[in-house]
Amino acid sequence: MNIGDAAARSGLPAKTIRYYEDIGLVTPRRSSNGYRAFADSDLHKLAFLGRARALGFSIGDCRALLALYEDDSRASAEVKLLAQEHLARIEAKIADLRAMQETLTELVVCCAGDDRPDCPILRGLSGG
Amino acid sequence: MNIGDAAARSGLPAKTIRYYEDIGLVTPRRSSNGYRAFADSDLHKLAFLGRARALGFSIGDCRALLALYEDDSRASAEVKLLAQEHLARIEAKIADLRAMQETLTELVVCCAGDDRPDCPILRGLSGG
DNA sequence: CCTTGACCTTCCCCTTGCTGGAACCTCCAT
DNA sequence: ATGGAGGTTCCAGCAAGGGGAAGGTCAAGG
Repeated sequence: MNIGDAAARSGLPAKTIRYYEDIGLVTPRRSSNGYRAFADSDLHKLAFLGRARALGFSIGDCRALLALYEDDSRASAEVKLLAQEHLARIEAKIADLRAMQETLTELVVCCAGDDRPDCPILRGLSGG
Repeated sequence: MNIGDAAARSGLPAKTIRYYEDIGLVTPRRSSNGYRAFADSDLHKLAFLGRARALGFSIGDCRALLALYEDDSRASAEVKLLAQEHLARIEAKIADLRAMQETLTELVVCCAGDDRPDCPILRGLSGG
């Protein structure tokens, strides 16, 4: 299967798939014409990567998860630890964003939003 | 005032301040020895930028906000629109992260996390 | 007067995770 | 044979700076 079909079936852009090969996440065979030839196992990996990335795992995490996935003698504790650390990062990020949201909402509701120059948002940003 | 003091007073790293000058957000004068000489107005801008960045505004937004801040005849509606758009982006991001958090939490609570290889997290990622 | 150390300057490369484009090759249908 | 839709490589660039080298400057201490 060529890269276009692999892209369509995995849901990943062809560029992304080439990038993943570049950094060693997948290693499709090559046909005699130099085209990448994706086997089912490659497609499976790509789909795995797509789901892991969609859950926000970094490429480094994905590499580790893929290695664990392919290691039949892994301990699930290792996977769980990775996932828990990632979950903690997600929660921290949510907290940050919620703080921003709160502050920004306060400023926005105080702003008349008309054609006059007076603006509580700018006052807030300028340290008022 | 030299860049070190400007950094200490604005709370921004010196590197960041140089970068902001590079992209035209601040334009401190230069002393005869070539050192940047920050006036109070520069410091004020830096602090403004620090607060805007802390609220998650992009550099592009910051540039626009700074221009509005310095325009005495601005309409507050313009500022409010910018802020509301940013708020919407923040809320969308929170929603994304919460979706990830939910899925990931489900997987994590199902995983024994012991030394056995069976792992619902990996099963989930592999499309099970 | 000289040196030391802290500070400043510019410069360029590195990061994350791709994305776009140029130049070129290959395959299939007409 | 030719046109267009694939494929290939490599190069550049995005946000928003961070790290560190090579060198200039300044104030204090011996």
